[in-house]
Amino acid sequence: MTATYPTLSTQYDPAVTEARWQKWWEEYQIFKADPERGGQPYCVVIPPPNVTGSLHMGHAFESTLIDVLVRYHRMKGCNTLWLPGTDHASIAVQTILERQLKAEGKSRHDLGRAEFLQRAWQWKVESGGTIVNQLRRLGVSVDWSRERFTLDEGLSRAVVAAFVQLYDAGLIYRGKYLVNWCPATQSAVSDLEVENQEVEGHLWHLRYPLTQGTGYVEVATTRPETMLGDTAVAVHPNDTRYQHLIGQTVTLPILERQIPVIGDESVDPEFGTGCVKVTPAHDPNDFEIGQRHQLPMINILHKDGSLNENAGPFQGQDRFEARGNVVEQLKADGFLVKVENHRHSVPYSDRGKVPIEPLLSTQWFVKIRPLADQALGFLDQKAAPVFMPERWTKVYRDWLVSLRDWCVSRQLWWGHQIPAWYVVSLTEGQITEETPFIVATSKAEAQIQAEAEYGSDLQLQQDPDVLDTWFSSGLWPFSTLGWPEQTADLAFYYPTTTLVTGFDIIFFWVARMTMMAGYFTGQMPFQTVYIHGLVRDENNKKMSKSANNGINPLVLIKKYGTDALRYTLIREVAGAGQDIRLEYNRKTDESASVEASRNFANKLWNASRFVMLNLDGLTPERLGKPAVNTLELSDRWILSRFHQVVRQTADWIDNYGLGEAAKGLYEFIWGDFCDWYIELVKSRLQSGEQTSKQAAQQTLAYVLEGILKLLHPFMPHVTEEIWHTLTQVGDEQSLALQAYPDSDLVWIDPDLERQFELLIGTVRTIRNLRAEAGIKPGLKVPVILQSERGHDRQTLTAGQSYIQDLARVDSLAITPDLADQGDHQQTIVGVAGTTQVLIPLAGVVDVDALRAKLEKDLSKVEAEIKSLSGRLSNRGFVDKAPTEVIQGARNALVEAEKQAEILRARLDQLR
RNA sequence: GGACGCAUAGCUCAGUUGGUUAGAGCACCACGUUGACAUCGUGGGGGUCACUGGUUCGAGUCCAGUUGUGUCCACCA
Repeated sequence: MTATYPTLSTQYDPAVTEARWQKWWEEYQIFKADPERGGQPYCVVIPPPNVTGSLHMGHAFESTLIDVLVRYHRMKGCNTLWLPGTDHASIAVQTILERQLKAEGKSRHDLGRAEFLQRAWQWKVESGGTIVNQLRRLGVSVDWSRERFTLDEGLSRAVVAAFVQLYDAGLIYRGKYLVNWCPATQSAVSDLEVENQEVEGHLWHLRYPLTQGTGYVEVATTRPETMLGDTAVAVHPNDTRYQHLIGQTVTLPILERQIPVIGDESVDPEFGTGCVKVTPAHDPNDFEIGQRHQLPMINILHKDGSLNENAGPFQGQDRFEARGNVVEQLKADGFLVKVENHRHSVPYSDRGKVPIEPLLSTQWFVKIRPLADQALGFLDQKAAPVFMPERWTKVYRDWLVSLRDWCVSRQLWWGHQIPAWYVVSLTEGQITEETPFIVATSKAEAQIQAEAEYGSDLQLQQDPDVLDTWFSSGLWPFSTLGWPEQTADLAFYYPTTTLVTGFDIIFFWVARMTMMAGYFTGQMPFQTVYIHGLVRDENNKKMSKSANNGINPLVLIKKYGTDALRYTLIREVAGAGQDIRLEYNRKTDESASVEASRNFANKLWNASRFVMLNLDGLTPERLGKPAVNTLELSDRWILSRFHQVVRQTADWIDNYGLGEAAKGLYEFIWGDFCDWYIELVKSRLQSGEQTSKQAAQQTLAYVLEGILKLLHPFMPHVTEEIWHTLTQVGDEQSLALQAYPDSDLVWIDPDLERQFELLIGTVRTIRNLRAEAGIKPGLKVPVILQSERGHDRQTLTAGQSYIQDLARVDSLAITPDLADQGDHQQTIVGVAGTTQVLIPLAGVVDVDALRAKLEKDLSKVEAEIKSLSGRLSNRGFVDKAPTEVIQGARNALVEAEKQAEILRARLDQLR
């Protein structure tokens, strides 16, 4: 009869395999979650990537981290949901579309809102698939049936509901305040969307004459054009130089406006002249001074950054053009004292890449203190959420403490339109600051409320602005699960378990989610926040679009496979939260570290091939679990190691030590399993008697299947492929849904492992001696092992065949002393533990080389003896150290002294 | 100005609460194709753990300071 042997090709081809399993997982809905199934929930929501984006290394890294956690918990038996989706990225999308329009010679206003949005949606449909399909290529185990988009119907309902509730509770207000204005996008942005850049600028010293008398005050500014909006000059109230001027007025040059000199504590008398010009409409500090002193606020700017009618002769000029002209004018009029070079930071718009302008305008704000204080309450009283690593707690906390009101309105079209309706028929069809408005969940609702208040025949118009994208992102952990409806998903999977994200987004996203969730759901949206580091490029630089130093994950996936890339990223992650560096050669698109991971996948592949070729076509199930009574030393050893690794891997993952878990598996699989165990069982498989062979087969099959399970969260494709071949289960089952191995403590035998260390050490010593003596690898040699310890001799005898197989030894003698072994003059000698290893080889030994080697070994051992005996003769050590440490040192000393004795004896013989 | 990281082999990094002679991968050197794997095997060389001081019987590990380096936050006109 001919059995159909499961076979694998000689080399692992990731491309075909990975594509196949990705498709298969999705088709068979392996990752579809079901709240009805009950059990322990484990839920993660994806940090939604920008719908306009394409996959970068940060996505690959973050998705892999999440996928490892999710796959691990799924196998651990949790009822697991990883919910995918994308974010509408208001400003980014709108910028791209407007650029397209500009190329066609149009603006969004030419199209009108409806047509613009239609175009935006069309564009979203076309490009929104890109990022999602690229995520698929990472092998992420998400539930695609639950995919969400921040602008889809359900989430939009959640946004409106949230807005209305906050408004009704007095936590959202509309008002005229100084906001960060981006002249490029012509929209307000939040404080977070402003980044400060160091710029080489100037400090202009200006002279403002006193209205009364002949004196003047000197002020300095980095932005001379704002003097057109000055409404005061401030000095410190205790500054004796200027105290007497408080209450007087100065005459503003050019515009010749009389403005008061005021006293305000915020002025630093030490800086500059101690006099500050105050422009309340164009500087955040001045705004506050202006409020304290009821100063007029004069806005001199249009929304596009050009100067308006309040700028007198400079009206219509761009802000930077006006700066030069104002300076020229001041100089001509004799008001310019001097100009100094001055390095200072300028606020830039994160998106628009131009300096932002503090500008007075009417916007919607979230009153943040009550929300932030509630989140702080969770943190301080319930230690929720837990940050991993813990140090980020402080960053998060400090941020919440100092948080100010959040400007949420954006003068854009792509986004959630603000659910506020103005009764424009009361203000001549226009929306003005005085127009009454109704905040409601729909226009119909607003109409009813408006008519109740203002009578019938009203005309309503919705606020044209949209909400900050992060407003909807802040609801993500519960809006995606169905909120505000009480869905089964929400009831079961919320709050989510872990949020995995980068530190750069703690403020943008994490804090907003905790504030929103605290308010709307009364609990924190996740138990743990796992903060990872950045993936840096080969030069340790942050990858960025502007530096054009991104490493495309898809290029590496194509070259080495998804599993290899995933494994590399995880393996590097070791110190949780640390940035990782990815080796990369830009000329060849090669990465040494990803290649190493590819080699690891290939190693597993080939080890599995070997195992399967030697199972006589049987599956692990048919073979049965290893039966204790038939097992040999090596079988029990690898099983002990395996169960140790099961426990160790689970412990690491439970503590977010994914890198350590990955490295531990690498060492076990490549080292213990491939290098030692497989080599040890080869002879039994080829010519062993039936019981011995079967025990080896059972152990090989059992451990291999266990390895596949342990490694699956890290390398899901190659393990799924091998597992199907190994188990022959067909399409009804997936490795992804198998139970994670349990660590069975009865198998763990430290004493046995120590014995095995002696065998391994002996093999290594023989190999080393052979190499030193230049003995041909193919040549079998006789070996004598001498040990006074009966226990060690027993171990060596038990492992006799292992030593013979792995060190290519023909006759092996194990003896308590060398007296009966004849003449040993012509031998090479080494030590393993306290066992003396001799290879008698007449005539071929280079005596000088041998002596040098022995002397080197001896000096090492002597150094150790010195250190150990020094420690043991130290009273402090013997009195205070734990007994097992002392015993360990004593044992080590005995062994070292024995080794030294052997080495000295051999050296004597060589003289 | 405030806060937080990091500094260990040529390179990239491990080193859990202090405890034998500080480890791995890559790179390097030598040898090797015995049917799992040359995307491999065996062996080897390579480190004053940034510096200074302290605590301790004992410090890569804890404390203080110094230097270098990176990041975040704030920002005085």
